[in-house]
Amino acid sequence: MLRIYNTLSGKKEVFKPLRAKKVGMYACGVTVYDFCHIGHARSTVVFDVIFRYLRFLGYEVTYVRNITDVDDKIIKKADAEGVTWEEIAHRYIGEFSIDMEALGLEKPTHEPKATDHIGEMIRMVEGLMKKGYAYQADGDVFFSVEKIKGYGKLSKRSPEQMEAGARVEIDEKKRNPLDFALWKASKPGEPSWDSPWGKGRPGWHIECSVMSQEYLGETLDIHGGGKDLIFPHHENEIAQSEGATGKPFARFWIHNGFVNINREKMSKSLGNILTIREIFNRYHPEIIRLFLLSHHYRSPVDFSDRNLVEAKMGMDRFYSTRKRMDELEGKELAPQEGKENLEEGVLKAIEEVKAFPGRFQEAMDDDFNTALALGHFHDLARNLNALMGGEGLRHGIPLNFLASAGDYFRRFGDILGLFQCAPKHYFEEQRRRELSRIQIDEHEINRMIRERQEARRQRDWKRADEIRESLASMDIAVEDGPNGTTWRIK
RNA sequence: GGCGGCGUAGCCAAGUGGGAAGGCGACGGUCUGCAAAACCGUUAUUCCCCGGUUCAAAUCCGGGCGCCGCCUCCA
Repeated sequence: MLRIYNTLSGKKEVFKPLRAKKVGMYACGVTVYDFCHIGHARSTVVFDVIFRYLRFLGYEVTYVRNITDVDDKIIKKADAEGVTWEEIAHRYIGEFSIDMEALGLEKPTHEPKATDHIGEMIRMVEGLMKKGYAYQADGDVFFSVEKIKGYGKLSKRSPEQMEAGARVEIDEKKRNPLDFALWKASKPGEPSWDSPWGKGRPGWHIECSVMSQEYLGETLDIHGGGKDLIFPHHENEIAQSEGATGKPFARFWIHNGFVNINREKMSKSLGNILTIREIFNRYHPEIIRLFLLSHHYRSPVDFSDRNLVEAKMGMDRFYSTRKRMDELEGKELAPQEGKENLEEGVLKAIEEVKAFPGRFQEAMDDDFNTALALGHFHDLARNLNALMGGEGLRHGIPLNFLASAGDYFRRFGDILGLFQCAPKHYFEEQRRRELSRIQIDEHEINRMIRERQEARRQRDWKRADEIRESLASMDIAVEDGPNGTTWRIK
């Protein structure tokens, strides 16, 4: 039974969609004016995992993630570069798609662009005006916050409190400082569409109200986004949508926590924005997913080199286990002895492996506790390693048992978007990244390995160890296994 | 000023009334020519501090200290 923390109620609630077996989910996407940063990665990964898990539970999920392609920031960027705003939007939609694909994100069911729904936005604004929720001032249209009941119910603050705090910019045209723009008159050269109020463009909030309704109907099962969107964006969406339809807008509100960099908030002013692409240069995308999913989605995560190295170690361990399982395939094993002959430790490992799917689902059912779920994956790896070690094999662990258990990585890992590479490819890709970082020629390494092999054959341990030492000083670790010598970057 | 969150081992991190998960690191062992990897074992008598409720508290309540987010565009 899935339970989800609902920002609206401030509690975990049992999840039940409006229509049995069908879920409508909307997550706020990005504004396309720059490369994606690690914060975007977190948000998109979190909702990607939620999407996948809901489908795993058997729901037919319609997942909508919008693209904001008309906005002040896009216009500003276009001005700065002396190009059209369309060009900026088009460019960063492309870059966004590249990053999302690299992160292994599933494509949402719909990925609508704001500019494809201007007509519907105008109609919703007209509707709001007719109902008295909105008013026109010159070419602008504002939503009148005091007209709607329950404004502030999501962010848990009353309009009075907000005015008391009053850091709101004073706009002469607004009747109330808290009112927000539904439609903005555009200046010459800015993106503009014809409307009953003259040439203009939509406000930011209205696009999500319109696009969610367009693809998912009047009431959504799940609406998500980063914590920072609770106010004002999501609060305003509720006001618009509920004003327009008179129906509840979203039943479950899910908000992900922020990513800090070295314990500081990531911001342009601090100059510590970390793009996804910069991180890809050094780490396999699954490592980034592993790092992000090692924390509960609502907690803040601290991004630092040290923490990422830790995630890489964890991922290496998982793939090492999977590599061992691959190597075992097709090997002849001693026939299985009676169960009573298995040692206690082996039996315990088998029991724990069998318990994995249940434990994984239990963790995910509890508000998508991916950190706990990954803990269970670590247990799985440890137990499988133990079974593949001397003890297990000597006792004739049936290969088909190992194979089906190894399949857990693929099947349940898929829900987290992890463990989907062939181990060989994972290590090769990561090695490629690291080699380019430490600037060492692979052929040189292989030459030294061969030389050491020769020394070992001649039992010249001193020479072999010297070579190993000098490789170590280049951050190369040498490993002698039953199938020969391999190396990796430390 | 208003609203919200957090404080669990050297580090990262689950756990929200009755056993302190898991990972990294460290140390000891098995394996190995020696190592590495892998495995086994050890590594928090106790969860920021003080008080309270309870048969029982990391978990609930009150107070204190410290850190952070939102209230303005923001994933």
